[in-house]
Amino acid sequence: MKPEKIRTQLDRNEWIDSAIEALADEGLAGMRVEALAKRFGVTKGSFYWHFKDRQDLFSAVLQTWKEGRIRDIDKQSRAAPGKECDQLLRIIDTYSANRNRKGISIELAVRDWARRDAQASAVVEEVDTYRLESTRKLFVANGLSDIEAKSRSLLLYAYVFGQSLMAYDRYDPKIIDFKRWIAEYIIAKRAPLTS
Amino acid sequence: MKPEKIRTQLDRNEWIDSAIEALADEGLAGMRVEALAKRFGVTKGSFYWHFKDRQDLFSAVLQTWKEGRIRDIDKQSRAAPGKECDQLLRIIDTYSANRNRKGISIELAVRDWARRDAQASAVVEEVDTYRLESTRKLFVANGLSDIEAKSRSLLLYAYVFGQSLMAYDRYDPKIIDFKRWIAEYIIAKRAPLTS
DNA sequence: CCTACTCCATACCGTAGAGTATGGAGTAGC
DNA sequence: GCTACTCCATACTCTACGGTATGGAGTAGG
Repeated sequence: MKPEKIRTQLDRNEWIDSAIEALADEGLAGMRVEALAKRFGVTKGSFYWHFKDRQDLFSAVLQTWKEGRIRDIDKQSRAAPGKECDQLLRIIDTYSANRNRKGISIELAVRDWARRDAQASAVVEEVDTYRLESTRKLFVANGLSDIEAKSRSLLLYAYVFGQSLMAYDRYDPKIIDFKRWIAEYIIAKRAPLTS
Repeated sequence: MKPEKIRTQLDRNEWIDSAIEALADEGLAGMRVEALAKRFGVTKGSFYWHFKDRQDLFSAVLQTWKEGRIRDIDKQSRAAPGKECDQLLRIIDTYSANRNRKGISIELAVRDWARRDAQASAVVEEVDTYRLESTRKLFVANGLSDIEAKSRSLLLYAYVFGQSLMAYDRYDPKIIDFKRWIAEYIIAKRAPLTS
């Protein structure tokens, strides 16, 4: 019935996806109407058909990002009983890996955005709360007390985000070993302190 | 000889300081020539007397920031023997504290800047290397192995920077306790792992 | 066919901001 | 008191971008 269109009609979601690409590459300043239109080879006349204004796009981007994050978190938090450690390690690895560069770029761009925009800030807060709660449960299932589980959740996410905005390439070639050590240190059950 | 001038002549450093203020408040996009001029009640004619162009200001801002950071790190790393733990705790506290909001804002703005600018990236890399090396020595003086000292240094700074871009206010009112727990966990001498 | 609707192009306005050219007020040196 | 230098104002150009108004090509339905 519907033959594949050569020149696909654009819909809202394609604009949003493209905007998220631009956000990852150039930050908030990259989400310009005309710049996005150029990516599709159209003019902004198209944009203003699908969106009321630029703010409308911003809200849609934040909403789309939030929903995607929450889906990912839900997926990540499904751990087989007894396998919580593996799951936590996998989460750290996800945010540290090179294969997830784009996701991390978006993450950092949204967070920078959130520092000056209340709407973005609210979305980040939702996502962070959801993430912290998710890993908290994993730590609890792993036998930690509530306060310690919450603390470690905060440490885990602060570490992965912070690590992604540091420049440590020149620090030591064995960074990979340090990352491994840190991941295990954050997750490990440990004996009481000696001091 | 020199009576205090009512309308002080502007020099390069005042422009740079003001630009850093703008950078903290509005990010890279805040360092606009005319916007900065308005802060002083002058026009951009003055700016282009002191700077070749906008890029000239950017370079100067990065240089000034780098030198300031290195001075701070040198100051922080002077610990009385046996007091290394206190010094490490103080460092974490410095980056977590509300009284240092401005410094943290600059830190994050420069790091966001560094993601798209090679010059900024190089400066951040220098500063990070210097910081990591500084705390590494403190950990070594505290009796840790080299690999563990390097790992903990990375964890420490990644944590403080990451924590400053998360939104955890709604997570739990006892955040202060979690931060305390984390700081001690990062620094603490500990017994071997149980697992 | 005719109509109505969808999606985009074109042309336009207004504003912001980088950079330049030039002049002019003030000051220092001689 | 003349000159030269420093520092800034004014006025201009050029570009980029947000937003609007309008028309027009294509398509679906009757």
